[in-house]
Amino acid sequence: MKKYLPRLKNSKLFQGIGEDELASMLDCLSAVTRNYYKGESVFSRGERIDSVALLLEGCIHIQKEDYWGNLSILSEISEGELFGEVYACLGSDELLNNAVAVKPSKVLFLDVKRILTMCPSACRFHGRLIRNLLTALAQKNKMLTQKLEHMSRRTTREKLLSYLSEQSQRAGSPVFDIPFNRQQLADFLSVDRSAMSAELCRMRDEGILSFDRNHFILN
Amino acid sequence: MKKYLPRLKNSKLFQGIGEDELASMLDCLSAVTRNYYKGESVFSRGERIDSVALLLEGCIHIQKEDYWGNLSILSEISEGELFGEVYACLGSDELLNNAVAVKPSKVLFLDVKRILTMCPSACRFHGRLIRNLLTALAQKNKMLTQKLEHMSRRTTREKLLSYLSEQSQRAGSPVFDIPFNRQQLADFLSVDRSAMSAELCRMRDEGILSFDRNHFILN
DNA sequence: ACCTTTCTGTTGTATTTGCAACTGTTTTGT
DNA sequence: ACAAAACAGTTGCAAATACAACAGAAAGGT
Repeated sequence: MKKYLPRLKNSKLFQGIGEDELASMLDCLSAVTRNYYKGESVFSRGERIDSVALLLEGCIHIQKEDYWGNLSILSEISEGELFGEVYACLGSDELLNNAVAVKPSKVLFLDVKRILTMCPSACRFHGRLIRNLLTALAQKNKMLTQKLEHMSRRTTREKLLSYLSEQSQRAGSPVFDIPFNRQQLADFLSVDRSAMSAELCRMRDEGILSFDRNHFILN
Repeated sequence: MKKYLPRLKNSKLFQGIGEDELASMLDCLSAVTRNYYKGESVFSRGERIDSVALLLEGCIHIQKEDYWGNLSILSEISEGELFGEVYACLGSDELLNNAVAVKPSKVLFLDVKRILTMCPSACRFHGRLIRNLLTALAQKNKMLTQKLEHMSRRTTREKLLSYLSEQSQRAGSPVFDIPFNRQQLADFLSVDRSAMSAELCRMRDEGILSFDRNHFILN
């Protein structure tokens, strides 16, 4: 666990909290870690949870499969990010999505009740922790709003441009990598993979963008 | 303001806080109210805000218009609900959507810094307030996830069924009213109004549902 | 009561999409 | 180094959608 203290210190949840404080906090929050194989579920639809999860290593997809096996990817969780915090905060609500490791992953779990319940002594930074959680929720909220913006476009081309523009803006450069392969991107944007692939090539031929695998350049 | 105390007491933000406490809190949070005409903007895209808004009376749509004037409705805010809390919590981020009164409305504004910053004396319930804000954010987060579920459906019919099922479940009955007219529902689901109208009638003819204006019955 | 505006449903057409099947390339595991 | 699996791109076709233009019904204002 010690190994991850520097990374934890820079996570959104523990931002502004010293490394020494952090170690004692982890006890206080009854922190446990667990490893997951590629393809293994961290959380499953219908479950109720009382811990927030912090991804120490690996990559998690928040996703769902419908009746006919069609996969829909809600979001990608990368190292240092939180997930499950919504349902941990809501307590009694059932999860609507699965959280699946797409790489071998290591996850830290923190009891949300202990985050929300003030411990009178020890944790000087408890208030900070709660505000960090609040900010993390607000940021995820904004991210979902942006995703809705992509999804509300009518055509595959518009969805792609909306998504790629955001990625470019986030990278602060017209050159950037995306965290999805074609099938995953299609599942993320809820479009047909082959039609999307064709659309990407059409845009490339029109000079709107260029790409190689996950690497994109917007013109 | 006194007039709204009972309603405030039952809002998500002030849940669990006594009416007497509430009155003193409102001072502490530098609460102000303002009235809006139908069609007037409460918040506008690109703005930065530092107050959360609580709708005392009326109805607000969180929406956006694109380049070509196509309207997209992100969500509907009804009486007692919060809005703007995401951007108030994020502080430096610009709003991505407009908040527009679709009826004459009365809005209460509360300085978010005062919510987040512990006041040492007076407000015994301050911790409760912060946890309420956290819960409100988590609930909105879940709502956005559900909307993404509707939007990720491929066909207009599936989007409608996904949305109507949720509304039915929320109402706890196969008989329910929706808060949108046809054009608004189309703008909410990002589909063509006339095609959606046709689809609704087809579903009615197939016996899947019946409706009259905003009133729906699922079979 | 009347006129105007808003709302809902209908139809036809061009465009776009999803789907399925297939090819060639890259990556992975042994 | 090789075989198998995963990945990306291509094409044809049936189905669904957006768009536009229109008609009737309901609601609102004077």
